[in-house]
Amino acid sequence: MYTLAEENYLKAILSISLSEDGKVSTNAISSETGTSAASVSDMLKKLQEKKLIKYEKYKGVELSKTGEKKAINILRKHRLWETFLVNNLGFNWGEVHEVAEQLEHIKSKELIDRLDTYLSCPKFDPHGEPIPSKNGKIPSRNTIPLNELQRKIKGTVMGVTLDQKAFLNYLTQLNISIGTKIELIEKISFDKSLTVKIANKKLYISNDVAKHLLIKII
Amino acid sequence: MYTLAEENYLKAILSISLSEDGKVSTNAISSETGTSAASVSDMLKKLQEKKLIKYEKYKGVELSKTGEKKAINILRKHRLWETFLVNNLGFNWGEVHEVAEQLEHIKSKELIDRLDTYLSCPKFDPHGEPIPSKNGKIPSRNTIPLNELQRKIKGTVMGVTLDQKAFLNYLTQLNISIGTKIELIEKISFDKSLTVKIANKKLYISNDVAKHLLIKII
DNA sequence: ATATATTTTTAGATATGTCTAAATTTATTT
DNA sequence: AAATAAATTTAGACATATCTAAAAATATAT
Repeated sequence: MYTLAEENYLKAILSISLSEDGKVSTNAISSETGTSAASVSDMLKKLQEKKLIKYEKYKGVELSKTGEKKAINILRKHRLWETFLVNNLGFNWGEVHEVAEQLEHIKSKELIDRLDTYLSCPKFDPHGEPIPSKNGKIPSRNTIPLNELQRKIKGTVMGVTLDQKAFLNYLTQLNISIGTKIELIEKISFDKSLTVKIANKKLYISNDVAKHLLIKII
Repeated sequence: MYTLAEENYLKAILSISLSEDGKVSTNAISSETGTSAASVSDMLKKLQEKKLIKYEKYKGVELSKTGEKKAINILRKHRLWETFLVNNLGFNWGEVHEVAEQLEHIKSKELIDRLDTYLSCPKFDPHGEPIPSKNGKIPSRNTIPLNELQRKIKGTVMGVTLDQKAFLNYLTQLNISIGTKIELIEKISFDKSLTVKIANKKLYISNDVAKHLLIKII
């Protein structure tokens, strides 16, 4: 059985691994978890002893098979709970992250599989993020970030890659959600901002927003 | 915000208070929580400082208004989650306790009220235990334990007062569940065991089982 | 390639929650 | 009412997970 802290470190390492390649640095984990680099260093030693990570001093870290399995399982739990919170309890997508951060640590062989069944084995969560399957496979999406879309191309919003209240609430304000149709009108090279068309209205979108919006080309 | 340990102590103190009157002793808490009396003593000091209990050294303890409110809220969460696990996820009533012990500590203003609504505001959990309302009221049942029933009196099983796997599974084996009609045939004074009639079949029930079965007289 | 900056680790402290063993207080018995 | 038993508290230790400050290793720049 793993402690809460251990699970959170594994999750952080997985999360960083998924967005950049190569080994994960102590500092990266430190900022992901909001703990000091010293604490991270301590914990890495413990995780190493438990064979959850492959770690060499000063050389960064990667998950072991066991560690990855465990981390993916936490991600699965997180996303299934988010789905439950939004689809069944009527939360809106910006409110669920904190609660799911707690629910993902509930330990029960049965619970999560029953929840999965109850939700009809969803492949994607309310943010469009893929939900790992029971055996640890992560479904792929065939999407690209909005900022990589080309001019005059039309697509559908399939997901977001940032789970922050301020961001999600801003999207709600812009009337953007999963399934929204979007066309890229213009890219400003100076600040990488975009002009897009949504429901026949022109809309300005900054690069910071665009890079976290996943689009499937129609 | 309260820690997991604090919440568990409050819950234990409430649980003991509900089944016996007067102040709660250190030893009673010790056996309820499975921690040493020394640890209990330590924790009582902390809970006292936080004004969650009224405590005088060597004199036992009772919950303060704040402490009781908090403890009842945990009980509410526990029983709502048990209801969800049984009614929606299809767990059987002997399996849910451990999972609910974890879920009861999830912190969210919104979550439990939404869950309550989702479950249609149930008044009793799958074991027949009353679920405290949002404002902390505990519904009453008008029931008596089976061992206090009189000869030839008929009643309906409304609940159980022991949340232990072995007990609940044994009830399942005896075909006893919430709603089962039961008639008391005979009381053996020597060992306080009972003979009852269920679905026109005679059945032997020990005092240990009978005292945890809540009956409403028809 | 040497100096400087950055990153990472170690050392030492702190808070929480637990334990056992010993001391103290309260309750019970004779 | 004194002796004994039981319950409770204190003292001292330990594990986990964190921190800051200092040391060590690695990376970067001149």
